[in-house]
Amino acid sequence: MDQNRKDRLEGAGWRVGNAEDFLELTPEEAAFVELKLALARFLRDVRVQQGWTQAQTAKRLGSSQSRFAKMEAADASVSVDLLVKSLLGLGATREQVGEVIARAA
Amino acid sequence: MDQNRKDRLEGAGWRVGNAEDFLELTPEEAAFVELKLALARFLRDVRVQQGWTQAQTAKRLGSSQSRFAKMEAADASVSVDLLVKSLLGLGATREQVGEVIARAA
DNA sequence: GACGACTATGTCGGATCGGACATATCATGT
DNA sequence: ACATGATATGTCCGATCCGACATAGTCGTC
Repeated sequence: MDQNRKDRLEGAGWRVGNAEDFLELTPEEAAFVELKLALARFLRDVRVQQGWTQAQTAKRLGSSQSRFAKMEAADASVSVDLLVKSLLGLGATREQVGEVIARAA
Repeated sequence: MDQNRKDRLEGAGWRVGNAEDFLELTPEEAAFVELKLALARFLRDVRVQQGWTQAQTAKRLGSSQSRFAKMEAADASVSVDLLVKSLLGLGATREQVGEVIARAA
């Protein structure tokens, strides 16, 4: 978010911060959701890169469009296991998965 | 395993290989179990490094000695979520977790 | 603004996971 | 050999997860 937008929102009575502040997560919990978000973003990138739809990709993985949408959204009902298995199933390497976890914003 | 031992075992009628060969896993499945094993080894390393017992560490994490033993053994009943949450709970960083996944043998 | 293709959200039943307990195995000291 | 502390293994049941379906929202094209 750029600083202007932040200022405008705060001027209007909003608090602007990250998930940790807003939901009052512990540092570990925050690190965990960031990790999940990083995997979810990578999953979307891989799919879009290939020019596939959610439905196509889900079928390929033996899953459903709705669940795949939840994966990309890092929904609370989606495990890291599922994200990692899906990424590996789409051809990502263990090295790539590790890098994404280690270096993602 | 060194080559001598491999030869001796194979001479005695054993097949020697990795989990992928033995259990006939697909490459993705093999990558996934390797990833889990890497996290499990790291978890043990972190604990031992601190000079803690499984029971102490489990209590710290709100878990039990038996489940923690299964974590270190990368038991099938243990999820990557649990391994990652435990590592973060013991003070490991997201970067370390990623590195372990990316670079482990 | 209706249609179609794609994505997002809510829910459910069956499957898997996790803490706990009991018990077994292993290591070390006496 | 026995005791003690630590780790490993098996099982149970409540909690969570996942595929599936239904349906709602979004976006572009006509």
